[in-house]
Amino acid sequence: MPTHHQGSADEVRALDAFIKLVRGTNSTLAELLPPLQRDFGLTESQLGVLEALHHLGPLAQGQICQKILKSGSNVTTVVDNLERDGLVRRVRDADDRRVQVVHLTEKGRELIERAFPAHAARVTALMATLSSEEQAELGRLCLKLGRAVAG
Amino acid sequence: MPTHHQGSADEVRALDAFIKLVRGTNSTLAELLPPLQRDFGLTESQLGVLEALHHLGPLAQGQICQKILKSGSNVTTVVDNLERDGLVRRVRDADDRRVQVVHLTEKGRELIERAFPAHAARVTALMATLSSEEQAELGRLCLKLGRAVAG
DNA sequence: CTGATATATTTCGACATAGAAACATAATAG
DNA sequence: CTATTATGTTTCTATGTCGAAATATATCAG
Repeated sequence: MPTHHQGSADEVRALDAFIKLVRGTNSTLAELLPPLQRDFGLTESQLGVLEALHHLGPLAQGQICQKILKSGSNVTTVVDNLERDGLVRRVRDADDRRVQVVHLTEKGRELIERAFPAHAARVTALMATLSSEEQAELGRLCLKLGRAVAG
Repeated sequence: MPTHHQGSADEVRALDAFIKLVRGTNSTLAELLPPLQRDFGLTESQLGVLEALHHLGPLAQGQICQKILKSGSNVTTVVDNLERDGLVRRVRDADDRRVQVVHLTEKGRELIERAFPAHAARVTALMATLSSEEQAELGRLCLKLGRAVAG
């Protein structure tokens, strides 16, 4: 990725790796998200919320925030849309009435049980571009990078 | 990333690598974009458009689409906002009047010449979490993954 | 030249996303 | 017990993002 900017060798290398990281991620998502939308009517965030609820059981919205690493206002919006579609319902917590506990509905459970395996199969097929050693190395490098920031 | 889903070893490995890829990318962007907004008032897409114009000179919107890998309607929106802020201007092409050629303004040029080096320095500092060999390997793996999809 | 087709951009509608401010409810200090 | 502070959620405003439909202009067939 040549740039106009006059950078050191360190900068050129870092920018090159960074751009490939962002573009590679975007390319994979561009491949995975349209089928998710077409086959199940779900966005990435909606899938994340449903999967978390399916895996962990009912969660407060604040807990969902932490799981999917998005802002509180965003979780409100995503849960609004899931609730409108009948996939989850909000239950006001009796002990702490500030809290909305989000539950999967039967419809939501049925959907995530179909959608997740299909999505996982697509991810697997796509990642098969890389050998298992390469996949492990990619994961290791991304985790290291992410931890340097967030952890 | 343990999941409820009962998957093969291949699936578990692929999903693990994929989730780390997406989260690592999101974490780095979450670190880089707020300073870009606070210091220069720019979003990622706005930076991309200004950098492309600075590097390549005036471009038709369709060419910008290809450079930043976004949809045409999105480029319209981003250029709208840049134009409103006085950073670019649209010039109707005389030969093909369907085409809008986007030019940097003096204000836009001055801004990108300050913003890009600052951004590049932040990217470099963040990527320094990884050794230069690791950065190169990360870039290689992401490029391979991206090409399997888009190429 | 005219009608059909192709291309560049815009508009529209829906969703994601963040941050700031508002709001409701807890929890704590005094 | 009341005032203050903290916390969980929502609302509001601004952007990005896409796809589909609309619009403007070009191009091409005949």
